[in-house]
Amino acid sequence: MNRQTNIKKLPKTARGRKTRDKLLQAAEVEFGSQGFHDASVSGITQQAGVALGTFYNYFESKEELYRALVGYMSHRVRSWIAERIADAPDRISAERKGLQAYLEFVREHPGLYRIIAEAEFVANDAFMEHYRGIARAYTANLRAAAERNEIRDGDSEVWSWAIMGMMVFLGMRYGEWDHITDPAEVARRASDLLANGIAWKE
Amino acid sequence: MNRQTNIKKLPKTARGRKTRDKLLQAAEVEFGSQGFHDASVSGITQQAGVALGTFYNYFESKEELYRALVGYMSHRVRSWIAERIADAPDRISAERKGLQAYLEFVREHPGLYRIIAEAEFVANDAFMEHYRGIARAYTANLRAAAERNEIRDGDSEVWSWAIMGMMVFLGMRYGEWDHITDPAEVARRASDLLANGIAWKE
DNA sequence: ATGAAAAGTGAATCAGTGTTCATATTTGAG
DNA sequence: CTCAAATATGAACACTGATTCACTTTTCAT
Repeated sequence: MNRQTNIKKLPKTARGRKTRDKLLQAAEVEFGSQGFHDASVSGITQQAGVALGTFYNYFESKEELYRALVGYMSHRVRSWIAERIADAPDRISAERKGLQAYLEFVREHPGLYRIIAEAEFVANDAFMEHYRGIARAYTANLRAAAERNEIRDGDSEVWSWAIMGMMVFLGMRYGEWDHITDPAEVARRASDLLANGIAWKE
Repeated sequence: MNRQTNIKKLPKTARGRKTRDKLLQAAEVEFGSQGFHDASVSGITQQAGVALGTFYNYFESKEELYRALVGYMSHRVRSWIAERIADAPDRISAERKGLQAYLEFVREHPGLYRIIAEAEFVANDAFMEHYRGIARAYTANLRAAAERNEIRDGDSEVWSWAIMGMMVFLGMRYGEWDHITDPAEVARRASDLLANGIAWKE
């Protein structure tokens, strides 16, 4: 049930680690293109070039594989973005660069985006942990930026979830569905909204 | 394939209309609690109190039923919110009231929220139409409000998608997962963010 | 080198369910 | 009232794919 369960099955030899990895990579392709229910375990083992039975040496079930995959991809998006905002001079630049990086990531990995979204129904605990983890980091970043007076004070948790929602939906609209609009431009306009709000000033 | 297909199957007698309606209502319960794949057509017909074969007099497939259901529920959320923001004096109040109404809706209809989200994978066209429809209306509202100088000018389409994302994620976090935090309070804090942004002023 | 543990194999099992169809019943216009 | 059209029925069909298992092959610590 919990994350520790699969430790029982962690491979103990080099060959085992390699095989488990091949299965994960194949799962990324299969789940990403077919979705959870239409992807088949046998399809995944074929793609990985191993026998059907081998699968169950590494994962208790199709679902547990999905869970593992979500963790893997969650990690990838987060580090992708983290790398690209590391040099941002302030929080608002970080938001703009972060969104742009996210849009680019979605365009390059449409399958990965889909997998995380579908996790809400297939591996809800992994899904919740994905967003909760991001929200925790976000909340901390917003608080720190508020201390530095880069942004004003507010309910950091509500703000975190609101900003995540913005990013996910802009990713869907301008990353997944639309490959033409310039990500930098979208990021600029969204970060203007985020920084200044919609209210008429003065 | 398209929305017109089911016209072929629209019932022609009073009994037929009643039966179709029972099936839709049963589907709402079953899909809402089990999800698309775990809900069964036979479960739906049982819940509706009709024979299995009857189902196929009204819907070509389980999937077509889902599509019809998404349209039905999309309509319900939108009118629920529309009713509750009708008396808002300006756009920013409308945003706050709209979010609060959405949170309340999600709390009262957790199944309906789930159905729309899962539609992304089960009936993608219906899913896209749901959000595109909302985005169109949103964009028009934002433009009109900008003309009245209630809000400033900006890229209304990007803003629409950003705001929808905020609402959906806040609905997930404070409507679906958390039934305790006061929706009015969340709405107030989020609409402050939306109105004024996060930037440090002065 | 060697043998116990680890990893690999794929045919067979098993369970579920979406859809069809031949037939029975009900409806409502004329 | 009558009968053709509409609706209802549920057993049978068709197909899929997750998981198991008895067995073979490979690895690696000793």
